[in-house]
Amino acid sequence: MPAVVNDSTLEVSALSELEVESIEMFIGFFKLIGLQKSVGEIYGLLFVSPRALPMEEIIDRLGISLGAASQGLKVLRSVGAVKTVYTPGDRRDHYAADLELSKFATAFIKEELQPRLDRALERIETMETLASELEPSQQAGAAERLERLKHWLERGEKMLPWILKFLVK
Amino acid sequence: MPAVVNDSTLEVSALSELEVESIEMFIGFFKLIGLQKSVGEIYGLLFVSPRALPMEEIIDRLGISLGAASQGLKVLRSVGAVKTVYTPGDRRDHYAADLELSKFATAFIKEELQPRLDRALERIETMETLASELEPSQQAGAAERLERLKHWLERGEKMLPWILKFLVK
DNA sequence: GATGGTTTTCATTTTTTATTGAAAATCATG
DNA sequence: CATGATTTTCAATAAAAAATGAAAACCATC
Repeated sequence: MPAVVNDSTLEVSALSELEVESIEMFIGFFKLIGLQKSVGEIYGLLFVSPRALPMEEIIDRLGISLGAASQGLKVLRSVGAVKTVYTPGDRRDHYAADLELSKFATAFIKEELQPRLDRALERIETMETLASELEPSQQAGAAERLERLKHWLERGEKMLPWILKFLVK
Repeated sequence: MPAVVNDSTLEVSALSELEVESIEMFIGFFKLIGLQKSVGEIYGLLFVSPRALPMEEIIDRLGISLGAASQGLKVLRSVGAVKTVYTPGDRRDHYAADLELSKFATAFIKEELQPRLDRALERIETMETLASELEPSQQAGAAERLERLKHWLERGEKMLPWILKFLVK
């Protein structure tokens, strides 16, 4: 019989109610902008943590895998939602939530919405050419639809900078 | 050898380039707001169609199943993106795209974003209570984070009506 | 520059989500 | 009001997305 208990069986403190609320909330928001559950979990935990946490602790407390934690933190760093904090006497990185919430919305708009609008406007150019090759009786209708779509997309594009400004202020 | 060819082998016209462009574009947009591929396909096809199409034709041209077509049309009708058109001499419903594009954004905001913001603000109430039960040294930090989050969410909520107005105008 | 703690990567597995199509329900028409 | 065409539903299946964890890479320290 072993006299020494293996480290991996060390008790890990369960999530507090506060942490669970935070995690659930951010899972919901993040899913909305296309980020997976594990990313929301990590940010939710860090958001209410009074200190920066090393990856190992994030893994243990959330019960997620090494890979999910590493990748989740990578995503969060890439949008500036999490930053690493230097901790004297510890080789590990420690991660803290950046509280500038607007970064999520900003990242979503710049990385998802804006490119898709741009791409759609390109497609409309193509479609306008294709529509002009339809039989004459159908050209007018197609042109009108494309015009409406283009108008609406351009309106959306004009709105984005305004939204960004409002969010960041 | 059968003298008569079975109906199910009837030639179905392939999608035109114009249709493909439209379909790809709407698949992209719809995915962004959480709607599945088949819904985007149906709307993309109807958007460039000069006439209303019966479900059977949608199924044949897109090569999707009966169930996907029925469910997709249901979703599109529920957000007002597609309407049924009466066609004399045909028992089948015929479906046409509603060209009021703002309906998608409106539906997304009202059905996804707004409820999630409301729910988040409720959660913050709960979290504020839970934070007040933390050990005193941690209360101030937690309170500040929650305050920031609340402030930001309220700002977002105030923005939504403005966005809606701008989109619908 | 070797060691070993830490992090990243990525092929595999699991989970989640979307699609299918047969059966049930609906519904206009004779 | 019975028939058969049309549409909806939903359990089963397929496809897509996310999570896992072992191996590779990295990197501070001795």
